[in-house]
Amino acid sequence: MRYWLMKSEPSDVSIDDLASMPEQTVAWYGVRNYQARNFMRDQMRVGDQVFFYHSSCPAPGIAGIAEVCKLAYPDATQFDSDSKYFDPKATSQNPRWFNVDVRFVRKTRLVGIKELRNHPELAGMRILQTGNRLSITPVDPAEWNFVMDII
DNA sequence: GCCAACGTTGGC
DNA sequence: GCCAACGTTGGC
Repeated sequence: MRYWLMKSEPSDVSIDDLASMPEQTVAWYGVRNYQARNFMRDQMRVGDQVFFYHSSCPAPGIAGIAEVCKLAYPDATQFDSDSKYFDPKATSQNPRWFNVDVRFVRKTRLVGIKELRNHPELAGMRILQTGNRLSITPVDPAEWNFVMDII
């Protein structure tokens, strides 16, 4: 079982939105970065644990816990010409983008990025590196456990 | 709104 | 396959 951190803009899907979805589950559609796609397609397994991170918002930080509940499958929005995630180069025979489904586990207190930065134990987290723009990053078990202890 | 960092695109 | 231009991300 692996640990991940997944960013979402709360104006798009917040942790509260996730909690009120049918089955408390959402498809993690719209990822258009190959590295992030590869994490979902090649490495994520059902049961993997996820920090749900609010980004691009007044209070960025970890807002809750989720888990992977469905293996990666083709992202439907790549085929939808009305979607902003439409990709004309993708075909159903040869899909380019994939997503997993993620299920709500619980809300946590908001652990802000500033607080995360204050812990030397977490200095290696991808999310804290300058210029990091990956929306999905692996989390070391030690880092995961450390955060769980201060949450 | 600014801007640093970085990924992608496309001409050559 | 290089690399400049461009677009996007995301904290501040």
